[in-house]
Amino acid sequence: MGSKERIARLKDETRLNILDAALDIVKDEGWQSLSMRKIADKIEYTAPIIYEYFANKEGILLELTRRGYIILAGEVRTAKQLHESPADQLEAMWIAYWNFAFKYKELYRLMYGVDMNCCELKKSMPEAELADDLIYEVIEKIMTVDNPPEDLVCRKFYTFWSIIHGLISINLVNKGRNEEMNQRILKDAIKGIIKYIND
Amino acid sequence: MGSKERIARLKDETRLNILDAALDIVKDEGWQSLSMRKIADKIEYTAPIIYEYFANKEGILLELTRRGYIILAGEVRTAKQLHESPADQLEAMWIAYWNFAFKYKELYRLMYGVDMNCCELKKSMPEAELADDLIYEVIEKIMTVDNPPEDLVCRKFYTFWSIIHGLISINLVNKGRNEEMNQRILKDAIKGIIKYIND
DNA sequence: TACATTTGCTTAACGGTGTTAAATTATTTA
DNA sequence: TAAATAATTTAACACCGTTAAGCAAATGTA
Repeated sequence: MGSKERIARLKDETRLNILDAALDIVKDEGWQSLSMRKIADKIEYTAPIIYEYFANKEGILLELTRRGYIILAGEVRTAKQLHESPADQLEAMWIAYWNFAFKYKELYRLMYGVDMNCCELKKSMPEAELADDLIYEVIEKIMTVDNPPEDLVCRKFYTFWSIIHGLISINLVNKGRNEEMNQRILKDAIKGIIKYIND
Repeated sequence: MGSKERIARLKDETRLNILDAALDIVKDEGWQSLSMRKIADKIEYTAPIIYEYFANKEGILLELTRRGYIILAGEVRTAKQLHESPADQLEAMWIAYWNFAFKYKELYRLMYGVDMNCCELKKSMPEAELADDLIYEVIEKIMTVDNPPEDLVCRKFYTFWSIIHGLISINLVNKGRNEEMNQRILKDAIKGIIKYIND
């Protein structure tokens, strides 16, 4: 009977509806306030039927993560295809990566574990800049230019911070990896950027 | 009466106990499973007592964050003091930053919003490497060495990834900042690393 | 058509969460 | 000793993820 297929198609559709509803809620209210009951509300069912489509809440997150990786790969691939030389390709691919992160903020957060519990109040925390200021100061001293413009120092600082914070984050979420390689990347990067500071 | 001070001292002590208990729980079970009742259990009180010392759960997290920043600043400062030349200082300071992140993993996670909801299952997700592989491939092609050793390519890849992921993370948690500066940092970094790829 | 079975979905419930208000106990003051 | 105040707990609310039981409609079978 064809009705079997029709029903199967409907089931697939509600599966998609669940994922879409979840993403919608997250876009509006953030990952913290995503709940099974809210998803159920949005798809006009009650919470328990979600468990017919996903093992649990984590199952939904996992599927969204998976889709995120697939979208990302797609964008990186098309970026590559638009160029010929490997250098141009590489640049375009990383820019595609960057753009993906902001086009699909919520997915990126989920994929790479970037999330802030309490963000607003953290801006009014003077202690947050203590270490930054110390480093800032030294960067200024290193620069051979006299009175380097503020935004130049700022850019150098952010470049440093990005690479080190990035390396740390990757290690914190992926647990360990290769300790020796990390040290080499870290030291290489620091030396490299210090040299590049007066480019 | 001196008892006033004694009582005040006791109150300060339980305040510290609350913070310590929270951190202990997080060290053992992660941020996700930190609860007011667990903290209360650990300090041998009931949950509502905590609200005499902190406005709410976020208040506890905020105070721990604050302490994290203070510790970090301390470690960076002493690292600086151990060297004379600004270049040596800068290197030592970033290494201190790095070491802080791993010595106080939980605090770092809290301070910079690095947390993974579902980490174990994510390892067995082949889609997670689709984009990585594409980029890997191109990096290999760029390298002038014939048959570059695996771990060298890997290091280059991680260097790229770190700086871009770091920059993205910082922007995702700090919301925006300077869009134009970001683009410059991004492009500079990419160009710089591509050049540095064949150092 | 009449009955039995399966399916789709909901209601109810369990143990957990953050948080608040009321009740209770202990301590200090008069 | 009685009254007032402080310290602490119990009870409750609304929410959470999740599971089991119940119900009602659709389906299969005689």
